[in-house]
Amino acid sequence: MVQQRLLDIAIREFGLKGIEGASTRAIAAAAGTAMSSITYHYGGKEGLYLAAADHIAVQMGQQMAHAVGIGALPETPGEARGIIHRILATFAAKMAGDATKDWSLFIVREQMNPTEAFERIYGGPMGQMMERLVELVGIATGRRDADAARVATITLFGQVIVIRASRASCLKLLQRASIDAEALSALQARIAANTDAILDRLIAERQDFS
Amino acid sequence: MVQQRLLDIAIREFGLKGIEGASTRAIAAAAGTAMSSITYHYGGKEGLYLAAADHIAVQMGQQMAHAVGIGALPETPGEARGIIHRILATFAAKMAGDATKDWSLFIVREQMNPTEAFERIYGGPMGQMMERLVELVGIATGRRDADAARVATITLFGQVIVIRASRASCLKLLQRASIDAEALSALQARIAANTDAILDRLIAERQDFS
DNA sequence: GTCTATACTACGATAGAC
DNA sequence: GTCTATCGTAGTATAGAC
Repeated sequence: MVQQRLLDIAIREFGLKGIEGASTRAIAAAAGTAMSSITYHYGGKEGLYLAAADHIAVQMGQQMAHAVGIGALPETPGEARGIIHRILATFAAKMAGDATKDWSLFIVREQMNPTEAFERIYGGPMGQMMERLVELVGIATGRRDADAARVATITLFGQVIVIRASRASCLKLLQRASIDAEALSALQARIAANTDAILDRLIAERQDFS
Repeated sequence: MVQQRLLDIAIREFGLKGIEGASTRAIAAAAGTAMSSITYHYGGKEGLYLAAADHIAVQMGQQMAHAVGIGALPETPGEARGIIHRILATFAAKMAGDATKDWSLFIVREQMNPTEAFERIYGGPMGQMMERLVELVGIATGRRDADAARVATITLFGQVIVIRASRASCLKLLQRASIDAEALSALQARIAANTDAILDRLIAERQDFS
């Protein structure tokens, strides 16, 4: 389908060059269609940009839905911890793989310089995942202090997105040419162990206060 | 100085739009000079791009030099741990502040899509900081296993760069409009506690093997 | 060193053929 | 729904005045 190709290429081009820097002509040519079809389908460059953001949100939702879970929240700290591990391991695998490469730069640009497109992405599966993590951290650590869970969630998340946002540095540190299965396993194991250590520390901090 | 303004604006524009998407005309106009002065000073667009990368490397080196330290490596695990804390806290403050905003997107783009410019940045202060962290983690945990220290360094680093690379998500999670002093303190405290927990876990893992 | 002038290519938007 | 044609603007590079 033409529209599918158009969106995939738009995500890549907008990610690389931003909404101003990208060229609708180049996007249309790469998709094998005329530039005016962008006007027809999306009303223009800005419409295509927002449609690309929506497309990212849909893909992310599909890929993370199973790991994040949609049912009720777990009741025991152990269950919550297990789901945290599952979300982070799944997300790490996505960050390591090639499938998320194109939309990562798109999202990072929006993270640093948010437009309406960020609301569309965060308002969907991304925000759900983040808020879910906050709740799970709260349950896993028995904390009623939501702010502490929010700060901790940021650092847990950081351990995973560094795989993508600092890809070249990671490869230098790992002395590899790509994040292969072995490197991914090592990272996932480290993230899991770190997460346990951090959650245990949060529980210990809670007991210090009481 | 004209060249200084030119480089600062080039970093911002190249960061936002990439080398292809950015316009030398717009960069020159914003710097208050003619476009042909870019040709004169840097030979063209590509030369300006590489000069911008070098400029980032110089700035980063200046800002991180004191925290990273230049002397001999510490000999005790406790000293090493203290320096790790100092580096991460300083880097977190830089990531939270506005001064690093412009070159962050430039670097992230290079991280995801490296060119010669990445070698110039990583070959300088950035690589030094990362390799230094690896050595410090090794000393702090008493590990002779360098690969484990490298993987751990990536996750430690991720806790800090998330402040910049996922800025908008962090603000959503913290329910704030900006990373103010209070939020930065909370993040630094969390990162420090997490780092201690992670290093302790690495020490415990080492003892499991012996 | 910094400027203007110019040559040539590419940009987004739009109108209209089919 | 997809195409071509065209308009006005903006892109890089380069030559040359001062």
